[in-house]
Amino acid sequence: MDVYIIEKQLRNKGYKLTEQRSILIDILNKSETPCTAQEVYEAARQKCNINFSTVYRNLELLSKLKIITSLNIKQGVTHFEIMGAGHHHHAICKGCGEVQVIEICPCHSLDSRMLEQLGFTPTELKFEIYGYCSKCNIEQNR
Amino acid sequence: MDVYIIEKQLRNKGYKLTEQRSILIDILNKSETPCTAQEVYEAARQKCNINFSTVYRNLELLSKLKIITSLNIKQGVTHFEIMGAGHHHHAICKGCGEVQVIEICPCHSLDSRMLEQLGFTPTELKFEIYGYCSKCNIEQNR
DNA sequence: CTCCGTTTTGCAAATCATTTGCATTTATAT
DNA sequence: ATATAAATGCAAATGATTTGCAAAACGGAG
Repeated sequence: MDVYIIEKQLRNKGYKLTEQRSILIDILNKSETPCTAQEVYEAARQKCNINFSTVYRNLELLSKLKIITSLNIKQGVTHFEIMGAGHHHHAICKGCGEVQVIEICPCHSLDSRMLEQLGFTPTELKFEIYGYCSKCNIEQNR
Repeated sequence: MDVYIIEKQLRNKGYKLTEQRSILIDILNKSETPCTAQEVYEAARQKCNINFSTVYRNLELLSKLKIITSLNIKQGVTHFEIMGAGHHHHAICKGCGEVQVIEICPCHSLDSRMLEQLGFTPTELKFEIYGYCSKCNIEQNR
């Protein structure tokens, strides 16, 4: 994903391109898996002076602009992920919490007429598989 | 769902059947949609003297025993739902937050070989559709 | 039916993620 | 270079959830 496009998009809408902001975007963009605010913050502070509230405010802004999405994968913490990295879903390990990106997608086979009958207009689908990753598979005895 | 079975299950495992506990089970059992701890607490205090920590401790216990499941449908709050009410998924309205139970299920068409290749052993699938319910559909302009 | 040991509860305080108010700093158009 | 709106840092607030501890309630044994 090209960060330049995102940055231009921000400027066009009148948002400023601060050092913190572009570092945050870069971190989210490079990450292979969804990040928590905590993780983004840890990574960002290595590169610049930054405050937690700045992280949160930017995550909110980027979500609003649909540059990133938030995921409620795990109770208590929100994960964030760059959009436009292609449509995909997640496999979440109940042992170590690792989040894998998976290409399996149920959306094709979705019968949208059933939703229409409910008067429901879908905008997003989330499909998550919980289980044990290869590492945790062995110690599944809990 | 028969509450008696759940209660027997608790006793068999050495847990006591307190007034609070059986009221909580009853509330969760009767609810058509997933509840938050807050909602369960509100409903329970109409019927008995109860404290928030009791609610949380019991929600945790019931989850551990797989009598209920927790859902991370909405950021910031956990929802709880009786299990064995049949396999189903949810449609969550982004307008009012209403959670509808839907019978659409992608699980049949899931190609589990793809997961095996990843060394991932699935235990649960979650499939959630976000969008706008019939009431909120009109004011979707936000 | 009462007593005892164990489990639960209530209460208050702690924790953790996230949000907010406000004064100060910074990015950008001119 | 300068003005100004937007963004940041800091500290304090909020809201959900958790925890320690003493008191109360459950369920089995006598």
